[in-house]
Amino acid sequence: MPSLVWTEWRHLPLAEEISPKLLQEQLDGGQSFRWQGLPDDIWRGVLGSCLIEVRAARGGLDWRGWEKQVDAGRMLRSYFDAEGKQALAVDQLPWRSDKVLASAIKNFSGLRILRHDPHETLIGFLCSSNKRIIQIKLMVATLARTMGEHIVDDYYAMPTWARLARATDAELKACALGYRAAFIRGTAQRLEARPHWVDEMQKLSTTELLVELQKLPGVGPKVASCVALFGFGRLESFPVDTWVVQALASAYQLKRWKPEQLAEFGKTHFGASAGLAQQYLFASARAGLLSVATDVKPRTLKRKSKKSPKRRG
DNA sequence: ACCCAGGTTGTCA
DNA sequence: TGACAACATGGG
Repeated sequence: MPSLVWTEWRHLPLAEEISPKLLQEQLDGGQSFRWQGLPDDIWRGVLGSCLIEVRAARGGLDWRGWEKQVDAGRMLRSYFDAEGKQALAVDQLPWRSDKVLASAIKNFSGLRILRHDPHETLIGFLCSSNKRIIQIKLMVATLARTMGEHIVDDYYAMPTWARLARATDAELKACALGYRAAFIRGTAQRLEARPHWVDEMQKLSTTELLVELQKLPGVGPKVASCVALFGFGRLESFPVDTWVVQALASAYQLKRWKPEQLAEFGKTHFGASAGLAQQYLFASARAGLLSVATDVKPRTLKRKSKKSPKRRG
């Protein structure tokens, strides 16, 4: 069995500086579920079949990989948008006329959308419903360890759809997926018969892409939006999750708006870079940094009901 | 014991 | 269409 020997640390220049705090938000803030934090602000993760460590450094990132792998550097340049293409996209957001957005951008200045692998993104967000990020990370890690190709030590690639399609009930059960196991299996059975689905879907318009993704079991509007944004790099895609619902309700006075309506609001208000706006709002909301206009705290409004089941009518 | 979690699906009216 | 509960599992 090969042993884990790291390459020397190398430098990856980025168009913009990145701080340790920002790196943490990007790698562990719900875009990817594959990174683990180590001491000294180092992050270790598996991308595709590459095992990688990164840390913030002046002018960009320092990184190293398992010595027996190649091409990781090229992938990282894309992954972190080394050319800085997203800077323009951020500038195109309506922050000049939107103080809430301006504040959110300032909170996490330099935050970018990772260019993640569509396949891995889909698996991750198929696991995401009704789960915290930490739990999603655990499910994804277990899927890899159970059915993914071994890389080195305790590191594994994500399983292929073909492998997932023929996973036994026991294997899926061991991954603690709960009811999401049927999502994974169902989608796997569809996609194993469609090996070029990424290339095919990349050709679609974003609207068409969202429709196509939602034909897969376990993929609704929110998961599709995340896959389009993080996996296919569609910066206009605007995922509406519980945090965004709360953020828009409080900071934008959009109480009682349904997710579908909020998605439409995001699309029209934030425009071609709506996904980036979403990520700033999401991060700010999670950090408790959004100016909550007086009220709106749904959880405090909920009172426990009596023992009889709730009815409405 | 109870509530909630980067939602989706099935099932009622 | 549109609202709502069920869905498995783990942590606070």
